[in-house]
Amino acid sequence: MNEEDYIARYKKRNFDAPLVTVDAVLFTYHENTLKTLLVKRSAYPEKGKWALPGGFVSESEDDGLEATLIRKLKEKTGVIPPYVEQLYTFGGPSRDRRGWSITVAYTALIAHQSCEISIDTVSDVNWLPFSKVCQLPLAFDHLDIVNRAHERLVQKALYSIVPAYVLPETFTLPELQHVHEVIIGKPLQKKSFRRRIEQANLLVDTGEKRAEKGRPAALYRMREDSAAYNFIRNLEL
Amino acid sequence: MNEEDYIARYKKRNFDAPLVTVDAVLFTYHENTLKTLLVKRSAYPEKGKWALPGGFVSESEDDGLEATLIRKLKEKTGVIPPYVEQLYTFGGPSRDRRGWSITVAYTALIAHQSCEISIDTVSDVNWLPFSKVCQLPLAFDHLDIVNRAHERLVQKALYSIVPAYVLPETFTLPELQHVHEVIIGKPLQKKSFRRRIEQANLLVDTGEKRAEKGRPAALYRMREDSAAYNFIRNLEL
DNA sequence: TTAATAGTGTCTTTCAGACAATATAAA
DNA sequence: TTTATATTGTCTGAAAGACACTATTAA
Repeated sequence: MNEEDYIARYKKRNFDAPLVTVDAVLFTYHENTLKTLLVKRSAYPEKGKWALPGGFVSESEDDGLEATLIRKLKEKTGVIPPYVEQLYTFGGPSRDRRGWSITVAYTALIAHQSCEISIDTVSDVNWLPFSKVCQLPLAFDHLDIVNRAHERLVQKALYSIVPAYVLPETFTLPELQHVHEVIIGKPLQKKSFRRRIEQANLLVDTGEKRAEKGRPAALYRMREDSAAYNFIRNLEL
Repeated sequence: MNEEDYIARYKKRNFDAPLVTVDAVLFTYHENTLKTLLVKRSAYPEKGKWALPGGFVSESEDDGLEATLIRKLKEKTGVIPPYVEQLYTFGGPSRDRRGWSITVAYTALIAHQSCEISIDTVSDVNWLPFSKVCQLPLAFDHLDIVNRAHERLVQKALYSIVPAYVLPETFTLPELQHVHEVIIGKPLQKKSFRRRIEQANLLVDTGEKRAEKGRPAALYRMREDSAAYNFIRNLEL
């Protein structure tokens, strides 16, 4: 038998394959807190519990795992997040009652304003503060996933400006610093924070300013590829 | 219908699920070079090509994805590597001719001596120098996987002593430094390398020495949890 | 002017790079 | 002793921490 024959006769259904889903831990920043998007499950199993947005891979629709993720997130939020990164793959016989299952988990970041409208109208999709999420009885092993995503986000906050993606396209440095502080859970030195961003030339000054109270702050925009930049030295934890 | 009924009636076979495999990029250090374990494929598809050790998840045997990996590695090498870490999950419709497939890739490290005997006897399992592997026509997308594993290993070498797992349980500092240099592809400053390891107290002096030529070097052993330690500052690339 | 917030100056501390100097073995 | 390798001393430089200082707005 040659390879063509083998492929032609190969039937996937002859082998038992695990269920494959993709899930996202989508973070945003709103009202001075870090929030995560959760969906109330409307079907068995785990009906009624909060769960991460996600779903089954569609062999016909999806061109890859990230495509599945983006399709699912678009269904829930109406938009595609500007930052998506694969986190970890969880698998085992007992994480889903339907059988041996795998979920490929992603971390995604988005500005709250960019999906505010579409979310408000759907009561089973909700932004919950990260601190509350940890106490909720989430579906499946989604609490483990959320925690791992947060751990990784903390690391990113220590050596990159990836967290900037929870903000709108333009933002001020004090805003960005506060995002980092909320993620890390610890105040940072203004000077250290600004110095390294300036030295690595990661942001562009838009020339505009924004004032709330006090002196107006300069508005910046991320430079192309700044998300890929890693400082060689971490901030202190 | 309640949850029990739902689960009882749920038939996975009614849904098309991707094929799920687990693959390992197993590194070791031998003859002053970094090597990777490859297996010559004896069956379709990609028959005759070199591929990463791995295989399908077994729903009956495996308690998780890492369990699949360890089972497969034990089949090929006879031993369980002391360091195993999930790397990335690759998935898509065209990476395997049999259909939409996923592979959960792991990086693993092992001392060459600990699996030398079992490998030597099997001609279709082989340690190949990393530099050669990159030029071989590997099966599936395994070249991408190997390259990503190496990138990650380079990073680890810059901020941790994880690479120590390619050495036997006891080793000298010059040996460890050379491992790092081979991985990074650049010479390192003796002093910097030793200083940080000493300050973080990652190794235990066994009291023994080993001499080849010149002054004998002290033999060290990794301290418990040293693999989890990350320096806050990277070495220069 | 004062209150509030943004942004800077500058000294200290930490740790890696560079490289010379010393130590310990075998031949 | 010489050669080879291991190990340490120490100066320099880069970048973060600490914290006081100045700048810019509104009321």
